[in-house]
Amino acid sequence: MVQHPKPRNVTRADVARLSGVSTAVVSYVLNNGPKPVAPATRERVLEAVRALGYRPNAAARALSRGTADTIGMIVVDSRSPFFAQFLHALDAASVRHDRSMLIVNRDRERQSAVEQVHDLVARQIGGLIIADVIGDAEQQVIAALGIPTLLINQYGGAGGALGAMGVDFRAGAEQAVQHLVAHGYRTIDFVGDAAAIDQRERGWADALREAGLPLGRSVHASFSYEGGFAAGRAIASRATRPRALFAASDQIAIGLLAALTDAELRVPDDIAVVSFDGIVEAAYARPALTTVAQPIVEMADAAIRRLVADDAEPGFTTFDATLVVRRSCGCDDGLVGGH
Amino acid sequence: MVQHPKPRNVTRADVARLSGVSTAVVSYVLNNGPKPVAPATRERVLEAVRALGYRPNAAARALSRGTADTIGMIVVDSRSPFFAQFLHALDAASVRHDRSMLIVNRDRERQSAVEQVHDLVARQIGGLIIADVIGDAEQQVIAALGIPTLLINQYGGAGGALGAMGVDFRAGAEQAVQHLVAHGYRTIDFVGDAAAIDQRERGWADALREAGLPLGRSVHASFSYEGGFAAGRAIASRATRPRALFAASDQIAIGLLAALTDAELRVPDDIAVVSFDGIVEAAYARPALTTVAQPIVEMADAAIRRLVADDAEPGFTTFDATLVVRRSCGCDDGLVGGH
DNA sequence: CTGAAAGCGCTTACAG
DNA sequence: CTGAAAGCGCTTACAG
Repeated sequence: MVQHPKPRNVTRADVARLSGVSTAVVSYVLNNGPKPVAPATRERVLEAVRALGYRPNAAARALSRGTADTIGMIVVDSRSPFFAQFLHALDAASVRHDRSMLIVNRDRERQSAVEQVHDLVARQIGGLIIADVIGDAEQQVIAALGIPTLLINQYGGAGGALGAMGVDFRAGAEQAVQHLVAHGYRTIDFVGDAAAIDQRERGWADALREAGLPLGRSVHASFSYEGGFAAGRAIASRATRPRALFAASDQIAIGLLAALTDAELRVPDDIAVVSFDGIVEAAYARPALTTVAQPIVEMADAAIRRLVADDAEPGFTTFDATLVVRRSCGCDDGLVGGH
Repeated sequence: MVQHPKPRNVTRADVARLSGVSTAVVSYVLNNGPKPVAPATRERVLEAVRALGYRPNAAARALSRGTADTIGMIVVDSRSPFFAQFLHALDAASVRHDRSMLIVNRDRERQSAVEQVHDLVARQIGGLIIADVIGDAEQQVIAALGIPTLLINQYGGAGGALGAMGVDFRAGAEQAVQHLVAHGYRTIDFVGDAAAIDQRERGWADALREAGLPLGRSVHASFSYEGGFAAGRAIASRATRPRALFAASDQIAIGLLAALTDAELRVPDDIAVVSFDGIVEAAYARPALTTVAQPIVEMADAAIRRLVADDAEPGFTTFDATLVVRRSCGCDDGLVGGH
């Protein structure tokens, strides 16, 4: 234990004293309300604030208001590049609205999602973002807490008791597979988490059906480099291999690339790959990944804006995903292949 | 504005009432002190807590105590894989100590580091981690705030007014370059942020000198994929190229790999590469990167432990970096090359 | 436009 | 071992 000579904090009372007003008036000027303040008084207060280097105590404010300037977030895995990039965008957006993000990773071993939400609520968060798949029953419970909540990347789309937003996974996947089909590939497998709720698998299947192609194989892979790598090894060791692969995430695709390269299979010449997400890493893989990019910054902005405005009604808000064409599909850089 | 039927929160008073004790006693059992409580009373209180689903209001507690169960953190860029992985480890460690992390990105455009620290302090953080380079003057100011603070990855080592911890960058770099030297490479360039304070550059130079080799070129690159990519293009276009490269980060090395591959230079055959950090991505690059790995989880654990114990004295705590040998240096997988 | 005062939900010194 | 009460630093209804 070290002795920290913690300087006594300057409080609203100090500011009030120095500027010769009551603490209420100090609040009115700092919060721009709820009462008007005479311009001259206002100036005096602001002057005192500057002179004293006063900063409002966030805990006191939160206690008094019943809510803090903090947006809580539960994320599946903050290490994953997609979420790391999304979290960064959320931080940037929240700063613009004078909020900060309190981020916790989903901790499956220790607690239920609802438990974790409760922990966050106990911290007086003013809004909540959940980047994980949450069942209907849990959504009910969370909605009953009465705090503005938004689900991100809930594969399934609308339906639950909570507001949700994200890209149209099905349409995005369809777009990716159509591009592969346009290249002339006729055997296209899916690599991704084999959760029935993942609309990317459905989009893949739909695109194949529409093109009159046989359904390819669906290869299970967890959402990680390791998952993609394992899937890649499995595919490489097969007697007959597909001509192309649609991967549910760029991270999976990068693992795939490593495994295929190790097996001396060339991408895109032997096996073409298109993936999903549009993380920065996709551009630096070799071959560079053609991918369906999610509008990360735009989604983060919208999420914060809605939470701040307390506008998080149930229903799904869709964002457009855009196909970014690079080389892994067989196109040349910058040359958008036909489709 | 939506009408949220916010249920009235159950408070300590409710628990006290139900269990027939005062609110003070409820506090004593919930906090295990500072006063002892009779076992039977204790049980009754706990029972009431369960029955009511009571959760302490963190803002009230923070206001009363003067400090919250929150550890603030300022990070250069939470998107970068190294920090994303470090942040994740910090989150895991903080959960074990019943803390949570309040992470903000360093915002150079809007505020000084000291400003950002003040914002965090206003939120009653109980500890602070700064993952950025902070000058001596700023360190003084921050130290005067009296909140336990730890600097992470401050290249320079000891000296400032704040406690610091990290890997020995100089020794780690030396190790990397010695490995390259052991491979027989005689022209070895450095690729990294050309900050004079970065001890990795010094370690590189030291290793070359000790080996009696001429000093290679020092190629400037920002800590990003893009930085490494640009450096790689520059190197590829030179008339005479080095036989090997030591990159200051894995992220830079991955950018480098992309550029060298585009230029049809083979790694390690034409140019060998060893980098620094040990991020997950290094294992999935092709060729897989030989890298000097920082003990991310261990450092994160230690940081949280020290902050919680209020043991963040000035001085630099060094962690060991370990060379992870893969293929980009010219070794075969799993075969540790001689040195 | 300004102020006195109650209240938010905890913690903890003080008294018993 | 237990309780009554002051205090942490804000916000805001109420009164002027």
